[in-house]
Amino acid sequence: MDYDFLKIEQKWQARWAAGKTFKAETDTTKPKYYVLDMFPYPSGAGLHVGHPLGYIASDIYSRYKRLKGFNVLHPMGYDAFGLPAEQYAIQTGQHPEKTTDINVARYRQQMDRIGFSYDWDREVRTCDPGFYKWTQWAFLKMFDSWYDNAQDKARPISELEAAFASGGSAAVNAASNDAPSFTAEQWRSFSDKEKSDVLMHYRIAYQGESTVNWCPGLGTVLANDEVKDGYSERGGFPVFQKKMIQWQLRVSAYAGRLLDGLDALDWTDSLKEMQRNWIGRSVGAEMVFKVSDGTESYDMTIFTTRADTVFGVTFMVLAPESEWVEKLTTPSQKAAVDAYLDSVKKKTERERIAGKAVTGVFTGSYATNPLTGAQVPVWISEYVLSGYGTGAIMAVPAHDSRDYAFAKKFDLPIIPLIEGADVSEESFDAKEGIMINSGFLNGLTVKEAIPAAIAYVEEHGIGHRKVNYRIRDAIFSRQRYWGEPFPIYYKDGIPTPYPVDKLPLTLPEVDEYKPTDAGEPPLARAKDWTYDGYPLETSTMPGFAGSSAYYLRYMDPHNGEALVSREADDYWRNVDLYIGGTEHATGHLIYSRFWNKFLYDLGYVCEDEPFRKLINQGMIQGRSSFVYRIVGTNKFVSVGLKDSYETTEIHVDISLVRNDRLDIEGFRKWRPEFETAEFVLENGEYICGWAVEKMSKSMYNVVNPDTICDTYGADTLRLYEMFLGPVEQSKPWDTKGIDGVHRFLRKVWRMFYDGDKWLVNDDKATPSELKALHKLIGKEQEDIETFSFNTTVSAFMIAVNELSGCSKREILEPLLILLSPFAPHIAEELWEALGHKQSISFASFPEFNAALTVEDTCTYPVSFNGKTRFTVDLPKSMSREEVETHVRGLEQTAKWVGEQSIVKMIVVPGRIVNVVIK
RNA sequence: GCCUUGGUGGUGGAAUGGUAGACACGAGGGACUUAAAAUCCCUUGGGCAGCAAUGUCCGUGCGGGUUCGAGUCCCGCCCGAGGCACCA
Repeated sequence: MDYDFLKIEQKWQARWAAGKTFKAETDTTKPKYYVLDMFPYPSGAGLHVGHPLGYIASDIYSRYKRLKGFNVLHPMGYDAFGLPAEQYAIQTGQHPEKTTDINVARYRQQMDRIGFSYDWDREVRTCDPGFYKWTQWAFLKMFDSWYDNAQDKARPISELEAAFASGGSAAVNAASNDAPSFTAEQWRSFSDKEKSDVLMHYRIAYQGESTVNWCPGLGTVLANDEVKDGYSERGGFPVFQKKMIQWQLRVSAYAGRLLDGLDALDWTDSLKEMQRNWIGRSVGAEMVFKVSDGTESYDMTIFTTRADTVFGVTFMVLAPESEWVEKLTTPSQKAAVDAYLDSVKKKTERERIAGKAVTGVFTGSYATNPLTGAQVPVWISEYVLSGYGTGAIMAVPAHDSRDYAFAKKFDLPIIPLIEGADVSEESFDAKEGIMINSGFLNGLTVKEAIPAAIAYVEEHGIGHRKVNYRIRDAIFSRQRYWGEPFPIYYKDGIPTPYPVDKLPLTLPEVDEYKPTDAGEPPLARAKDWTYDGYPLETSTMPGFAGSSAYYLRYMDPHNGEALVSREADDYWRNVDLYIGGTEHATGHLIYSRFWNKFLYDLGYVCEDEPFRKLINQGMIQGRSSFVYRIVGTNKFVSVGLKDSYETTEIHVDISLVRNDRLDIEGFRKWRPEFETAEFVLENGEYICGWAVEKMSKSMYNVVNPDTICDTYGADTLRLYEMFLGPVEQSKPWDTKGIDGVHRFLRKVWRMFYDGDKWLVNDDKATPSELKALHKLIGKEQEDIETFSFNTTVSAFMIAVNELSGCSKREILEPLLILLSPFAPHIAEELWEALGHKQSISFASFPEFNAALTVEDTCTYPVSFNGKTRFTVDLPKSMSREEVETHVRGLEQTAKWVGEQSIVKMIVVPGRIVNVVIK
C-alpha cells in the first residue's frame, strides 16, 4: 500500500460530508466552543494559497478542541454582497446573484479539497433574503431606538416619546445630533411630522445631513474606513467631501463602551490600540466665546484639550462647513469667504490631506476671550474639521503647531504661555512647564493648570469638562444595487420615513445596474418599487451591514422567527476564537461590536462582546521570480552574472521555476516572443532572481491550493502552511520547502506499511518510545493553545525521527490522534486500518504523562551563607565543571532572592527551568 | 510626526533570563541502483590551530547598562513592516 493521498483524501472528504461528521448540535452536557473564521467575499479569482492560512489554523484548533471534549461550533459562509459583482454586472448585464453563485461554488469546491471540518448545514450568505431579513430587522430596531446616556444603553423610541411628553427635551440625556430644545407642552402640540423630525435626531439608525465621502467614480458614498488616503478602497477612485442626507448609525453613542470593552478582550495589543486610536477619546472642555459680526452677537462653543492656554488665544478658526460661517461672515468679507469655500469644495479628499498648505480667510467677525476680554478675529480654515468637537476652535499659536503655522502665514500674534518656551521658530506643544502670562494660572505646571482652568470656567459658567471622541457615526446608505434594501418607505417625502413591517423586503429586478440618468441609485430603475403605494428607499446598505451579526445567525441559521433563538444564544453565547485579517480592525470589528452591544441592550443577545479572542493571521505573500534580459536582445542572463550586463528585469511565471532554476524549454513555450530566447547560464543552469511581493496575477506568482492538493495532497498543504511560520506573521509562500513536510507524512505512512506489508504489532513500548510520545503530547497541548502551530509540526518531525522503526500499536494509536487535527485524512485512513470502526474525530486527546519526559538527573547540594540549604537535580551528562558553574549560579540566585523565599527550583539539562518564590 | 510591531545562518524559522541556530529547505559528500525516482547516512554560522578525534576565539541590527549568566530585561540610536494622521 502506497500513500495514495488523492484517493485517501477524496474518500474521507466524501465520508465526512455524507455522515455530517462535523454537524454541531446544542448539547448542554458538553462545554461549548465557538471557532469562527472571517467569512470571505467570494471573488472571481478564487482562492490562492494565502487565503486558507487562517482557515487551516482555525480548523486545526476546532479539531483539537473536539478531541478535548468540547462541543465545537465551526461554521462557514459568504459575505456575498459587494462591489466587484456589481461592477461586473454593470459591464456585462449579468445579474450579480448569478456571478456570486458561480464564485461561491468555486470557493466551496476549493475549500472542500482542503478537508475543513465546517458544519455546512449552517452556511449563511449575506445576499440570501432569509439572511438579510435579519439585517433589515436589526436596522429597524435601530430605527426604533434611542441611546440613553444616563443609563448608558439603547432603549425603545416609545420611551423617549413618553419622556418628551412629560418633561420636554430637557427630561432626557440622550445621544443626538443637533436636536432642538422644546418643552413638554410644545412636544404635545407638535404634528406627527414635527414629532417624527425631532425623533430623527435621536434614533440610532437615523437620517441626517452630514459631510460624507462622495465617490463619483463608484457613484456612491463611502464610510471612513472604506477610504484610504483619499481614494476609495475598492476601485481606487478619488473621494470628495460633500454634504448629503444619508442614513447613519449612531456608533458614536457607543464610543465609550466600545473603548472600555477592549480591556477585557483577548486581542492583540496592536489591534486594540488601532481601535483605541480610531475611537480617539480625548478629555478636555467646552467653552463659550461671545462672537459678534458687528451687529449681532452670539454664544459660540468650542472644544479644547488645553483649557490652560485660554490666555494665549489670539484668533478663532471655523471649519469651512461650520454653520457659524454664514452667521459670522460680514458683508465686506463675503466675496473672499465665498471664493475660499468654493476652492475648498473642489478639492478631493486626497488633495486636502496631501496639500497641507496653510489656507484660510477672515470672516470679518470678532470673538471675545471669556477670561481676558480681548477681542480676537474669527477665521475660516480647512485645518479645522467640521465633524469633530464643535467645528470651531480657539487658536493658541504658541502651543499648537497647526495654529502656529496659521498665525505665521496670516501674521497673527503669538503669545507664549510657558516659562522658557522659545516660540520664535516653532510652537511648544508639550504639556509641560510652568505657566506665565496666564492670570490666575501663573506659576502652576501645565498638568495642574488644565484642571484648574476647567474648574474656573465651570464655576463662572463659561464652560464645562467634556470628553470627545473621534469616531463618527457610520454612513449607512450606499447608492448601489447589490446590497440589502432599506425596509423604509416615505409617505410625505424625505425626511419622514416609515418602516416596512413585512420582512424581508427583497431586492427588486432592474433593467440595468447603474444609476439612473437623473443620478438616482439603481433601485430607482425598479418597476413598482413601492410599498402600500408609497415610494421605497432607493439606497441599499453597505457591505458591513451583513457581516455585523452573521456570527449570531450561525448559532441558529434556519430560524424564521428570530435572528437567533434565546436557547441557541444562551448556549453558544459568543465567539470564543475569531480568526481573520487585521484589515478589518477599524471596519467590521468595530461595527460588529457596536451591532452586538445594541442587540445586547435590547435583550436579544446575552453577551456584550461578540469576539472573546481574536487571532490575526498574517498575509501570505508571493515569491516572484525574475529573468534578466540583456537590453536590446532576446538573450537572458542568469542572476549571478547579471551585473556584467545591462539588463531588464522580467517577471516569469513561477510554475516555470523550481528551486530558482528556470525550465528553459517551458520558458520558450510560455510566450511567442521567448521562443527564440538565448541564455547565458551559470554552471549549466539558468538561476532566476526573486523578490517577495503581493500575490497577484500580474506578477505571475499566484499559487493555487488546488495545484498543491494535486501534487502533494491536502494534508501536506495544511501541514506546510502551518510549518511556514507563526500564524500571525506575514511570510512569503515558497513551494520549495514543501517536500520536507510531504516526506514527513510518507514517513508516518511507512511506520504502518512497508510496501504492502502491514507492520503494526502489539509489542510493549520501550521507555524511550513512550518518552518521545509524551514529549510530543506535552508540546502539542502547549503549542496549540498559544497558536505556535509551526513548532508543533516540528515536534511531530522530531518524534517521528525518534520513533523511526517503531510500529507498535501502543505508540501509533495516540500518534494518529495527535496528528489528526493537522493532517486529518491520513490520520483517519491509518486509524481505520488499525481496525477502528469509529472515526478518529470521536476519539479523545491522549493523556499526558509528565513523568515520562523528565531527564535522568543527579542530585547536588547548593549551599550559601556557609550551609547546605537545598539540593538540585542536574543532568548526569553534565561535566563536573558545568555542574560547578551551575551550582555557583544557583547560590548567587538564592542569595539574591533570599533563602527563605525560595520554595522550589527546577533544573533540567543546562538551565534553571523555574525558581518559585514565595 | 504619532501609535503598534519586528530585526537571529544561503532560506523559512527554533529558543519560560540558562549549551543560540531546534525542525525544515537548499547546498556539498556518500550508500543502495545498469540508471533514474524513492529511501537512508554524513557535513553545513564564521575565524584560527590540527593528519585527525578535537580544541579555541568571535558571533542574534548598533552603542551602553542590569545579572553568576542577556537573542530574551532596562536606556539611547539605526533600519524594515503595518496602522493613524490637520481630531484642537
